[in-house]
Amino acid sequence: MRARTEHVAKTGGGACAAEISVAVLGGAWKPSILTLLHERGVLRFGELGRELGGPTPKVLTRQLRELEEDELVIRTVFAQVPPKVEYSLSDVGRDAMPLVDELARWGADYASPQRQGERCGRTPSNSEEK
Amino acid sequence: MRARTEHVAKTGGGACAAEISVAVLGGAWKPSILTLLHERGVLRFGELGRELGGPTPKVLTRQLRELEEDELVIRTVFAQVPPKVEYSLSDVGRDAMPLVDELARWGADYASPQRQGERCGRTPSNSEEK
DNA sequence: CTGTATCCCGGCTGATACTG
DNA sequence: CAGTATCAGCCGGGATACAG
Repeated sequence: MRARTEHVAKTGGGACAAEISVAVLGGAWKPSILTLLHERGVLRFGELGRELGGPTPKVLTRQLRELEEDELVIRTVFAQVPPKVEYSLSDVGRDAMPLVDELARWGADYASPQRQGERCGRTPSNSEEK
Repeated sequence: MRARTEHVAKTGGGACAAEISVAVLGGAWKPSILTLLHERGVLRFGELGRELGGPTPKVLTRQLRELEEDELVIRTVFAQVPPKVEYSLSDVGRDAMPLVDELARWGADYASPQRQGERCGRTPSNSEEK
């Protein structure tokens, strides 16, 4: 478990267990990364960057490293040239997907009434509930 | 909707709708505040501070203001002396509670195997699922 | 009682450039 | 291809002190 996650888990700010989840899933691109990996299975660093369409390598690296430390994603390095690194969901990561999905659902639902927030495409199935 | 929330909703980082939820619920004491209000119904500023046992007035004020801006809590000011301000959940806030609860559930579940994370008491019912 | 005003710190995010 | 290095800005969170 990553330092920050553990910190939250202990001191926890006001420390409801919910804050642990937020600490783990709360990174800038993390929900998107997880969703993407969930849909596509296995992706390489470059693919992730392209699909997400935005994050600089540094940021993407960090998010992935944190997700790896928190054991949601698995990083596989192939010792070859050119370099090849694959990312995929771990069991814990797969376990988190329903939660991520609900976060997306609620977030879309929350934002849509007032602002026709365009789902970033990454929001998978679903469409309209309620 | 609060500026930051809207920012996330639009630009959204990698902007999955899930990030909107995180933006709204992700504050330091917010899950605890929401849970507390959900359990107790209506609470005053001082009560919240005491129950949460930690946040400085400034921080607590900020969290509450943000939750108010995001329309999850309702702030009622009584024009009298001494001052009296009551906080309660809005419909949107109540709507968010199942999600908060799942966040807490997953967070506890995530943390417990490796570390017998003491729930901060604020995690309500539940026990074990799965 | 319910906040505000300052000051501070650390972390997150991003841009740009460079490397094995 | 898959990162790392450096620099920078912004924001969140906390401590302390003060105010209506």
